[in-house]
Amino acid sequence: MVSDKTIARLSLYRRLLKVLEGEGVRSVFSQQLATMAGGTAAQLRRDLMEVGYSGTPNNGYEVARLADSIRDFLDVPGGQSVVLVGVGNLGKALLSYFATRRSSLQVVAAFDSDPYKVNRVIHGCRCYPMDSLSEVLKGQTATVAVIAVPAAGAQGVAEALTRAGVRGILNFAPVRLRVSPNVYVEDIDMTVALEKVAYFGRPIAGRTRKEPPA
Amino acid sequence: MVSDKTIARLSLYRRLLKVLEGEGVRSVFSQQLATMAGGTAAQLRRDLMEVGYSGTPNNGYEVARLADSIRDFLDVPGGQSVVLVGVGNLGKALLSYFATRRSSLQVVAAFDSDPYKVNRVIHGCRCYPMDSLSEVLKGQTATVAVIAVPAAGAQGVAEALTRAGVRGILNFAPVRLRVSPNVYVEDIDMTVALEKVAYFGRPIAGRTRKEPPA
DNA sequence: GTAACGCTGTTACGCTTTTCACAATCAGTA
DNA sequence: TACTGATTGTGAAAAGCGTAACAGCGTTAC
Ligand SMILES: NC(=O)c1ccc[n+]([C@@H]2O[C@H](COP(=O)([O-])OP(=O)(O)OC[C@H]3O[C@@H](n4cnc5c(N)ncnc54)[C@H](O)[C@@H]3O)[C@@H](O)[C@H]2O)c1
Ligand SMILES: NC(=O)c1ccc[n+]([C@@H]2O[C@H](COP(=O)([O-])OP(=O)(O)OC[C@H]3O[C@@H](n4cnc5c(N)ncnc54)[C@H](O)[C@@H]3O)[C@@H](O)[C@H]2O)c1
Repeated sequence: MVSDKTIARLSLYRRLLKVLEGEGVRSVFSQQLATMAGGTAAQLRRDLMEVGYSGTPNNGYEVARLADSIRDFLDVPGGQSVVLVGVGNLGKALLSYFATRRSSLQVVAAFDSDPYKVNRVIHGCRCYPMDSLSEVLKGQTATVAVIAVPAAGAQGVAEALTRAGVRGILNFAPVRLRVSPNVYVEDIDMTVALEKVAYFGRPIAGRTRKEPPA
Repeated sequence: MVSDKTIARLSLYRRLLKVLEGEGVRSVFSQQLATMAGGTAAQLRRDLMEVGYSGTPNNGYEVARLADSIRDFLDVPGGQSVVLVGVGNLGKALLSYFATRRSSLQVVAAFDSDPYKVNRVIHGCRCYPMDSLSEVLKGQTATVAVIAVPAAGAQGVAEALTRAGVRGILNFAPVRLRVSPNVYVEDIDMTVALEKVAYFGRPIAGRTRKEPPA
């Protein structure tokens, strides 16, 4: 079983490779790519062991082929559909960002309990009422969801999502979700992140540390 | 030196304690609090060793006093000022969220390069032009900053912030910032987070893992 | 009063993740 | 061809982190 830290870095490597590809770079050394990713060359090579693509000594990695290998490793062939629940301040920002991106992940639907938002199209994505969640998800076979509702509603939304077959949840609400163990939950807790930054960046002493992997 | 993982959990514990306090709960056992935080009792007790507050056997922890102890440990006495750079879709959502919160961290100013946003007040926070950054920061002695500008501008903004004395940066741009080693940077990379969820939540096999600490 | 119970603080252990180090490999060169 | 110099893949060591276990202590029951 491959570590989730490695998965996160592979995703980052791929994005950096795409940038290099756009710049016309053909090949790259582990040292260069690792520096861009904020890691070490050894770690990058170790991560790449998982995907099975081998570079050549003295030539490094072929940018396009390595990006393809990571894609084959990370993405599911037909792509995956993503749904967003909670079209508030944060939800709208997320839609504006992810709706435009072209990738294997595609945001296909948004949901909100507010009747004023239902049936509107926001950043190219239609907003459905909550009670149509299971119906819409069945049609889309979405396995990934983003939760951007207030804390009070998050647990209920998570349960509805898992009932509808969602297997992975990106949760922005400041609550730890109680879900079945075969559902993967990733929390993004901005308040905690900001307090961490404040602690290590505090003015007085606060001996600084190396930036940890996000 | 205390681990950044521990700092993150302490911040989470404190938030949970505040909820309990609001519910009128007087004391709590490590087992209960740990479950709320998504961790184990042993880990919670280990974390609490750092803050120096001791519970009593058979009575657990006094909610209010433990919260105070964590506050004394995490916060700097006079509070800390936070500035936000980049008042776009995400920046506005962040302002709406953090500007209202009452805590030791207070968002005192926002900055943007867009002249249409400058001098407007957004969610109670005034937006300044970029060239007044060092001046405003000197007056506020802000040590913490949030970067929510597009990737292309992030490195330049980070350099301007560090020149102005910022010691901690919460970075939402999908770029690894190159900064002086005595500046703490925390990256929140939502694209990577979403791809991680997609990977572990992929429909076919994907044996699921325990949720890792965010 | 005292024995039994339950929870905490802390030390020791084990696992996960990162780093180190080096043999194997390949291009260039004379 | 044989040699040099640089880079990769990977086993082994190190570090970091979480988990388990247990001694100590306060509380309760009788
Ligand atoms: N910058 C930010 O906005 C920010 C930062 C950190 C954390 N968060 C967290 O993200 C979440 C959303 O924040 P926000 O600022 O967008 O809030 P918001 O109030 O602007 O939006 C919440 C949206 O969710 C909808 N909603 C509420 N309950 C629902 C339910 N049970 N089912 C479906 N939809 C429901 C509301 O109609 C609203 O549109 C919150 O949990 C918040 O704590 C937000
Ligand atoms: N949901 C999201 O919006 C989302 C999700 C993931 C990542 N991000 C990242 O967050 C950042 C901001 O996203 P956004 O959606 O708010 O973008 P946006 O385009 O809506 O807003 C960017 C803002 O930054 C300002 N700006 C641009 N260059 C600047 C500079 N050099 N100095 C100061 N201000 C500058 C612009 O005027 C604009 O107001 C981006 O790096 C994006 O990749 C956003």
